[in-house]
Amino acid sequence: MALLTKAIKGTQDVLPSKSHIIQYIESTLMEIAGNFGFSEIRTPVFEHTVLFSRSVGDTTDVVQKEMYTFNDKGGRSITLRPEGTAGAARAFLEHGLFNEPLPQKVCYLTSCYRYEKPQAGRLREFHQFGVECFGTDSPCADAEVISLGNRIFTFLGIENISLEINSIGCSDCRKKYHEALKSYFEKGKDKLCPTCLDRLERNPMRILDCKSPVCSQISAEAPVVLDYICSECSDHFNQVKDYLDEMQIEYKINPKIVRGLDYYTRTVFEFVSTQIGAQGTVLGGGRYDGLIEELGGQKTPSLGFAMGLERLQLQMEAENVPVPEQNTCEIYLIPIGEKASKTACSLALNLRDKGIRAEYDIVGRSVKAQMKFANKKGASYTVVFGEDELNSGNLLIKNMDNGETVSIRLENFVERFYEIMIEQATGELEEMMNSGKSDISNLLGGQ
RNA sequence: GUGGAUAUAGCUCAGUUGGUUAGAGCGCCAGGUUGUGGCCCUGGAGGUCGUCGGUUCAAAACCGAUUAUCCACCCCA
Repeated sequence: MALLTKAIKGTQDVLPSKSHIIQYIESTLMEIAGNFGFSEIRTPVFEHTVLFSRSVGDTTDVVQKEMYTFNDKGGRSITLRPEGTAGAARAFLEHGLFNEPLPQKVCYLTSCYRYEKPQAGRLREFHQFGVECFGTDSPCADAEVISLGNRIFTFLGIENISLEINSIGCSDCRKKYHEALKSYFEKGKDKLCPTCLDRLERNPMRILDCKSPVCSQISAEAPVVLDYICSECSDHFNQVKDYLDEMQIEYKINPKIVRGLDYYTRTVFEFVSTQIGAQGTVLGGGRYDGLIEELGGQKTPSLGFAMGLERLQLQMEAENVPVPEQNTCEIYLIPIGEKASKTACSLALNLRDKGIRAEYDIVGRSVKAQMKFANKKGASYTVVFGEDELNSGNLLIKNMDNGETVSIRLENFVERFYEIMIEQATGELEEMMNSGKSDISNLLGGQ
């Protein structure tokens, strides 16, 4: 088939048979964030380019080679957001949210855009869930945000993801650490790979992250950030750990976590998987105590995280995490003849008024074909009716699971069917309670 | 941007050392006696074999280029 065009490289369609999964994930995330006191913020997909170059950082890969930047017809340089924090921070400042009681806790679901070569867990258009907590430097906030991330995974039933934390200190600590690193790597300079040689000047911390065998061997003995952070930063980090211990959240200290965005300070963390390919960071975040000032505001210590929804979904698939089933048709009406067909369309409307998912044939198929169709749709009930039934007023609804039929009068069809659906639902609820699987979260998740 | 693998029907894939009209399973549509699904049976639709060029009497197959997809590097969520 010669298609005119296909979806753009690195983009994905969510098809009707799968959309319930992402709907479930998104509503669950927002629900949990709300539970933690975060409110949704929505910001535009595009911003002035300078917002990102300033906050994410001029020298980062994201800004240097991955942004979708263009001039609009008025000659303004515009960029599709490569991440969510900058926009939220801009809105926080622009609308004076710093005058509201602090901290301001916001969350969002957004699409993000980065011009990269696609691979497993990496797309050019991808989706993030993120939270930001503006206006607190307390380690308690760090722990709360991390615990929110942790809560998400446990709530969804994901087990094989581990939390790694680190502190990269404040800007003073980092200056000292960079120097220490530089002088350390200078010694093995001739053995480093070309990219790391470049990093040595620009950002020596990145060398720690290099996967080339030689570089990682050299960096094994390299100075560790935690030995170079000042006493304030060190205290802060220790307290974060204490809070996490108090909440019984397991973590591993990974001194090699180096976030690639310039705004991070002090606490940084990642929730990592080994099951979804090379891009294993499902959730990443940290503190950015200097960002708000960088954007022209007053000093406002803050922090947040972002989670890759496609990666989250990959992980859920890898672990076979159960997801509530897609809503299916509750009753499929099968009219015979024109008169019945007209009755069907108004009857369906009345059922829908009651919140019942009702459908009927709109292509003119035979009764048999309609039954097949209803079956494939997963309809719970069908009802076939023509002249005879309309005259007698008795309609026979058929339970598609067991084939049993029940007669319902036409004049109170909607009310009776509604009652049947309620009975069925309470039956399922009792069954769930008796089976010991009852958890309020399952019920909520099923909505 | 660099590297590796792959490209045949809507999906998953066969297709011998180049040789008639390119196949299967699943899915889709229609039948299997008046108006009842799932199982089974029958039939049908659907492919310029990713694209362009080359070798050859002959190419889905061999060669070259190009594009796309997947995976990895880089970097991030």
